[in-house]
Amino acid sequence: MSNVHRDAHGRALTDYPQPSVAVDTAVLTVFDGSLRVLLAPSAEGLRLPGTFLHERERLSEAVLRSLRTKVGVSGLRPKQLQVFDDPTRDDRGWVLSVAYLDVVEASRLPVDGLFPVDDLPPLRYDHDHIVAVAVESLRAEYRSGPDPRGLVSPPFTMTALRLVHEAVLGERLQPDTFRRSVVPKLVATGDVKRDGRGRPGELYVKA
Amino acid sequence: MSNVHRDAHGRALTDYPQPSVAVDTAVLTVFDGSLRVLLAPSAEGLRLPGTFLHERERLSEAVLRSLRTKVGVSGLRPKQLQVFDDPTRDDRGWVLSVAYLDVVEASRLPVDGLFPVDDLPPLRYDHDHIVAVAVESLRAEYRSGPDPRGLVSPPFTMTALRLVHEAVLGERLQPDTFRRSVVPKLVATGDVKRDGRGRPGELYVKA
DNA sequence: GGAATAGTGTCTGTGAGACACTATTAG
DNA sequence: CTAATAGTGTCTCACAGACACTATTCC
Repeated sequence: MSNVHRDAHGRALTDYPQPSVAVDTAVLTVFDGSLRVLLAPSAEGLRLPGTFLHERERLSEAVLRSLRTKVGVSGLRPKQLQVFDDPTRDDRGWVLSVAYLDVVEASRLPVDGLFPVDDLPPLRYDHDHIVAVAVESLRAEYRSGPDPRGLVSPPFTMTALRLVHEAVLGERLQPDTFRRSVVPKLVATGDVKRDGRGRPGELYVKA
Repeated sequence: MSNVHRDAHGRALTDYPQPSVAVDTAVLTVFDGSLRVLLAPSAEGLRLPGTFLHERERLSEAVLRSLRTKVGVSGLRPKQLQVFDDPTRDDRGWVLSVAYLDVVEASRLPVDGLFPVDDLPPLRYDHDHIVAVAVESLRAEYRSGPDPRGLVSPPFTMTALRLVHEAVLGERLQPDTFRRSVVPKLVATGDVKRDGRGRPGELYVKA
């Protein structure tokens, strides 16, 4: 006797072939003025941190677990990108990879694992493709408002905020246009930052 | 002796637990002036057409196969939405579902399977959630340009085009504003459509 | 002519983008 | 003072939105 549910063809779930399912995460950050991705060494070259899914585990849980155990980082808000399903993408067998994006402050990441996204070394599997999708997704987020992923610790000056946006987007922004586009979504603390020459900048936090 | 690849822990791929993987597709169309989704009967109520993945099959292939065999429709351009991974979403066991959106002209679909997306009956699993995500995705597509999914067969009048956009978006559009927003992306054929009272409308095709 | 449908002229408001200007600090 | 950085005034351009008008057809 069995509790296994059988479908209209009399087949149980496990009568269908089951792929291995992995999660692979592009951890992006801004370091030294440029957008970078965290890569991990593996037997056959660099790769994104990832893991196979555990039994009945949520995908986002697997992402956080893999970041914790493989790179010693507590991830924040994994965002699902898409499934990569090329049957030949992994030479070990039939493996689907669910790609994720997460964003972590550079200070919490190992510096020697950070590579500029515009100048990547060769990666295992289709991980270069995952990085490209993750970068485009993050850039879209940063076009929609001020520092949506919290890469700048508040309170921050307008210049600090703009420099992070420039690093993420990979392009220069006009200071005046940028200011006017974000000011309505910020609140001034009233304090100023004096740390060198020139007029001190006002400090803001997100509204 | 074995050709099976083993990882750093000495485990083969199949030593990791493997979920069942299904695809479920929201087939959307415009019928009778409203946006509708194609539902299929099942033992326990209505559901989206879907299937389990076959061995080494591409997800988009599984989508097209399920539409062919379950509802007798040749799908067009399946677009991947996201993975639904709640471990309790399927009472038969551990099943991941990759949700897809496809769009098909209503004339090629069985009329009695079409349900307005704003007034859905109860659905199996989390399929109501998939429909909501699919509808939002399609609406975003239709906000970006004229009939990106080809629901109107060319050549078409401006009014026919606008009515389809209104049905997809679920809201009325101003005829003049709509015209000016799409005309740069269309080319006039020079022909006109005379089919009733009033000034005949010019016929367009997509640029 | 009148009703119906198609299409345009034009005004308003909004917002991006850019240039030039003013403001406040260190040295 | 000068150099450097922060912030604003203001002009232009493009475009969404809306109202009112003109245009072409059927009856």
